[in-house]
Amino acid sequence: MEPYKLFDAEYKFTCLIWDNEPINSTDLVKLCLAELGWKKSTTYTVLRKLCKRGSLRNEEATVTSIVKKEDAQKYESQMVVEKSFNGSLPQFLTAFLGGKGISNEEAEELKRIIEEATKS
Amino acid sequence: MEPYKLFDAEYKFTCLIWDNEPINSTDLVKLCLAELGWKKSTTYTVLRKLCKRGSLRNEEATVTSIVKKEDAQKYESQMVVEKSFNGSLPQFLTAFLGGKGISNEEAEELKRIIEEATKS
DNA sequence: ACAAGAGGTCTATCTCGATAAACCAGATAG
DNA sequence: CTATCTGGTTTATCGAGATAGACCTCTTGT
Repeated sequence: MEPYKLFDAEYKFTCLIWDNEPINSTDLVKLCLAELGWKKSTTYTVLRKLCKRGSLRNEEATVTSIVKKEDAQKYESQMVVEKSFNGSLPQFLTAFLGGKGISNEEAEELKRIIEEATKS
Repeated sequence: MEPYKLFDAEYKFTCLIWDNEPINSTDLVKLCLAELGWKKSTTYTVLRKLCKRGSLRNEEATVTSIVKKEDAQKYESQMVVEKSFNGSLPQFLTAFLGGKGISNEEAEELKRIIEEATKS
């Protein structure tokens, strides 16, 4: 399976790691209990799976990410555009904005992002 | 469950309906066999589920959609932005474009869509 | 010496999405 | 009048994501 692909629970889990890495595995267990209500074995089960998939690494009880947040998000965004919008970003944007408006500030920000991607 | 939410198989199925409605249910069975390789019972099972959910309607063997494509796409786009991008469209756009560029034409189109949403 | 904690694995359960086989009632063509 | 077609329903299987209980080994503080 693609190391970029993260299911719902996996994504929440990996977010905690991105925000705290490098993190000791026992600390991660505590963090997951606090933030997600997970038992120890759940944390280790998911951790092991994601390590096998190549998304994370756990070496000498230190957990770090191989796949970075930007990569996972990029993958996720492209997947949804592909699957539900024919691969068309304009179609996505149209659907997202559908009807409701946005502020001038946000519009400026969006246009800046587009400019940035155009001049390459 | 939300009538807007469509799982993968359901989405493909509903796409056929959007493209062909109103459609006779027996014809839909044939269409699903041809396009998705589904058996008759599969088609009826999914159809019934989506009718119960309020996404589709099947009256006197005529199938029509209640939820329209734009609505489903809007829901889908907002879900992904919410769940994976903190509800931030700029964050989504940044991730999607991440690194690679876009053509001038596409950039213009995107900016036009943004303009459209701004002036309301 | 021994209890407790760190760091894990193995196996299992539950739910649910995807798919289908089997069956059924009413209309209709030959 | 009976074989076929239309228009379904009921029930089941299978895989996978989400979650966890039980157990295990090694180290360390008392």
